[in-house]
Amino acid sequence: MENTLVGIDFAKPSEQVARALIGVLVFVDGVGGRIVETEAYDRDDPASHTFNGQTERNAAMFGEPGHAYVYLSYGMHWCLNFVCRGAGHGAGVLIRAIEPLAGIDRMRARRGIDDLRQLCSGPGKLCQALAVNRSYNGLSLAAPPFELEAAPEQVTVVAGPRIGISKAQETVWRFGLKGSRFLSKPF
DNA sequence: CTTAGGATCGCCT
DNA sequence: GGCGATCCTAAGC
Repeated sequence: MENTLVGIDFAKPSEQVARALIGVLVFVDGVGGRIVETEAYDRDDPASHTFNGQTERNAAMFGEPGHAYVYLSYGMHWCLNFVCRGAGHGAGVLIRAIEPLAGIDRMRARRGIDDLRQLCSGPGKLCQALAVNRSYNGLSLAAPPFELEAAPEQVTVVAGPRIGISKAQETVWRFGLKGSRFLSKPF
């Protein structure tokens, strides 16, 4: 049970963890909210950074489950993943959208906009709002600056195809909080 | 509401 | 040298 955090066993397959993370609260230095959208990535998954084996960039995904994998997307946006499996496996969950709950003033300042629905409705947006960057890569989710709290209430999860990928588009590994107004795109 | 293009650069072939 | 697990703006229907 040492891989368990907020009741989720991060050693399980990424699609199970991705589904279980919907509704969980995540904070970075006290700024954050409720996870409303995730995507699973795994080894043997053509869309995953780990598909072609371990490199310097993706090393965190081959490390301890329950840690962060942060990478730079399109040369300008940071993206946050939670590592799954472990023991050299190479799996993770991309955090795609958060419902802002804490530190909203700081989110607005960092994003340069006011619209609550635009603050964290995308993987690059939420990293800008929570000030996540390369220096968070490999950090444990069980210790500051990260803080996770179990979902305060029961949630209904919906699933669909992943977004923004060119390979394995048929795989239904995108999960979301049903009816949420804070998704990057509707399901 | 849907689509198209540009910004911008680290990573891998 | 080509290509993204993205975002924003503008234009079309």
